[in-house]
Amino acid sequence: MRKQDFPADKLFRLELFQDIPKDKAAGILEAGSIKSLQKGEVLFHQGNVANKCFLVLSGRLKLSKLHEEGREAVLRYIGFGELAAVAAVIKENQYPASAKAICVTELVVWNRESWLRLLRQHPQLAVNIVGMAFDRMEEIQQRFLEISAEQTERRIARAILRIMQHTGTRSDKGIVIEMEISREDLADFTGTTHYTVSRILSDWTRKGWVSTTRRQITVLDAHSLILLTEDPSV
Amino acid sequence: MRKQDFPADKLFRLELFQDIPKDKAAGILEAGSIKSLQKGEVLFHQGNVANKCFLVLSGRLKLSKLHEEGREAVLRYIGFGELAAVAAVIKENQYPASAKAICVTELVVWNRESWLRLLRQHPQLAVNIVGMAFDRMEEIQQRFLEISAEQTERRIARAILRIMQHTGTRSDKGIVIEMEISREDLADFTGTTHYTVSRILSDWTRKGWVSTTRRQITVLDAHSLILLTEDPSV
DNA sequence: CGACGCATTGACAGGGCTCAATTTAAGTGG
DNA sequence: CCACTTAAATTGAGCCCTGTCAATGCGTCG
Repeated sequence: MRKQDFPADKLFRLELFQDIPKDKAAGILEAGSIKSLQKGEVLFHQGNVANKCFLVLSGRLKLSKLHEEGREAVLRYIGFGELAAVAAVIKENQYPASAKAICVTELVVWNRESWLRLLRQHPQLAVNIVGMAFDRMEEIQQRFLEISAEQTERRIARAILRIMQHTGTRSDKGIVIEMEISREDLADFTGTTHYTVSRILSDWTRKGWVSTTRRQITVLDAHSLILLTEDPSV
Repeated sequence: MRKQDFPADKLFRLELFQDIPKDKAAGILEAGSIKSLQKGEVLFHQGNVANKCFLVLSGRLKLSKLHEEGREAVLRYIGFGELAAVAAVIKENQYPASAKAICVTELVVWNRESWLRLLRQHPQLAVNIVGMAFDRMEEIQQRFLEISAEQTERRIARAILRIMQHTGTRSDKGIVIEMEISREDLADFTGTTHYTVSRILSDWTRKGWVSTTRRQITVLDAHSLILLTEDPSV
């Protein structure tokens, strides 16, 4: 992809560029370079010093933290228009998470120096980033509450609905989750094991709520899943 | 407390004021007003629109999210020099958490208008806030990993060590955690129940690792607790 | 076609939650 | 200062959810 191929009309409407004139936003984009990742490729490893930050143009990253004994917690999935590793660059910290492409993914990359310069040149950029950071914070706090307070089945229902809202597409058979996600990924996202995820999805399949193939999930009855997340008695 | 009573020397060394000249920092403080809370008093309720933000001068707040069915998850405790409700003010969002004073607490309060004006006047302030937000984010992400991957006893050990580092004071009998914290609070902090916390603290008391009175904990053998958080076999 | 990774399912055990009953400590008001 | 009230903490019994382990099935790709 060349820079001219930016889907400019979509990009300039991002929260990142809110209240920033188009020409300035274009300058911000110009300051970065383009990078492509293959499916499964690692963008950065947890513990490495963060000297770059990223904007996803297409594809998707999985941001996760690794636990000593092999376990992994998925913090979030990062799709079009979202940033990765922003704040760490400002703090010159080690970045405390790993990012891996779950499909072919294209990014804008800025190095630390240009990023800091951009922030100084465009104060509104810093304000927008605070806003985006707040959204991330709210999301992880909400999931922290859920994992503290709720049973596994409900958490899995929430996870599927959440992912569905981001990447689901209607088809005649139901809402297909385009993004490839394994049982293991779902388990790491909800703080359980792939055994439990498998059991619950099998159960839902028997009930006709979802249908699954190898790494794809189709939601047939979203309403039942929503009930599951709402009904206190379940 | 009057504004003149600010412990200026300590305040101006806060991360909030990093790379901001003293006179400007003083101006920022001047733009806010002082508020006092009694123990147990609620500063703001989850769901209310955030039109103020806060800096803790003394005392401590408990920031938590409430779950429909009565459960509560403690997101963090907010002590001297830390901010509350900052980002929500920028986004004009409802604030998604509640804050309650756990002891007599004094704060600086800014309303939204002055806060936004300050951010525009002092771009470095925005940068510092991004940095602070990043620290909060890292902390909650770490705890998200722990609650996903670790057993209850280890999480409780981590919680006590963490709180000890913030508010512990040495005495001849061990490290006393000054901050009053009930079993219930610890349970809400670690995503378990006060029954389990009580059982584990009793166990540690039998082992001579801690001693507890009603709402106070003294750590007698921090090393054993640290081992508990590190040893994979436990 | 074989090999590998992902997914499923059963059996089993145990950690931790729930419920219930006490005990202990801290206020409170006479 | 003591009885009384109330909230916090402790402890036991029981059980259920869910993690662990093991075996098998199934898709995909070289």
